[in-house]
Amino acid sequence: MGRDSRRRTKQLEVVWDAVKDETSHPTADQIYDRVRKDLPNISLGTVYRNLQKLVVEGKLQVFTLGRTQHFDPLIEQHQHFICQNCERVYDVFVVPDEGILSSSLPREGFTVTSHQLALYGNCKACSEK
Amino acid sequence: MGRDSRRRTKQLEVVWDAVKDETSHPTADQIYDRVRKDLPNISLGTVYRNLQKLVVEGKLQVFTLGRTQHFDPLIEQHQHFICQNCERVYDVFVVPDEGILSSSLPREGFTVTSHQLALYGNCKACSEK
DNA sequence: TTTGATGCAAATCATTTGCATGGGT
DNA sequence: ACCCATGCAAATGATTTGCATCAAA
Repeated sequence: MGRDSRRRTKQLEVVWDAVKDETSHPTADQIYDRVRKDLPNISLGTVYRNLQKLVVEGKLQVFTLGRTQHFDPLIEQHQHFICQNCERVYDVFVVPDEGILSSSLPREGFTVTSHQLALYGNCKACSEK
Repeated sequence: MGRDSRRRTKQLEVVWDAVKDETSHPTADQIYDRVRKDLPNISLGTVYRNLQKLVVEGKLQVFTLGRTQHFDPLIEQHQHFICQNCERVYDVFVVPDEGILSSSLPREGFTVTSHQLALYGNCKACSEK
């Protein structure tokens, strides 16, 4: 029971190659476009399934922006800065105040196990225009 | 030009009445269900349109959880604690460290104008079970 | 009367799923 | 040979939109 029978398929490999060094936080659709250059017959469903697999394996993080998922190979705890002008997402390394994350904050009886901080504003590229 | 011709309709009033004192962060669908008790013929589209209107007016805040919007009549700056067990959302008043929100943090040239912090964990009700 | 708001249905967008077939092991 | 993974298409869920009609002003 419970053995994790993982098959090494070409499509899983190609999906991973398409995101593993990516810092632009691509969506499933964007990854699909790239991956089709190598595997023209790959289906969008397979891309979704493999991305999901990579997330479960802990090789990828997902976060939702608006209604769309974005994938990030940076799995260390970090936050995101989202430019309200160009919609680009930047990784930010900030650890919110310990106090915020302690169990006492919301109310007694509540336990905080994780947190997510998003920063919104204007990025350098957009400010310079 | 540009005059804001707002009509006071029964459906807008009923939608507002259904959320104005709500602390449970209902979805459009949940609001639709409540509102139909007063106005059985109201359409889901109208509920969406009116919620949107209230958000634009600043009488309501929206935030997305998973793929679904939740509405909150608490418009003061605050954060949310989401119970990973029962999915309930609680309002939390925590101001993240000033340093985090300063413009210098992400990188030079970046300006932070707003932020959003979500806390995940187990709520009191679930912990006591 | 004017024209914004509504109800209804169809459209959209992102993602998931059922199923027959193909390919790792 | 097994049986997981794939491709394809249809299904799903949340939200939006087009349009004829209705009702505030």
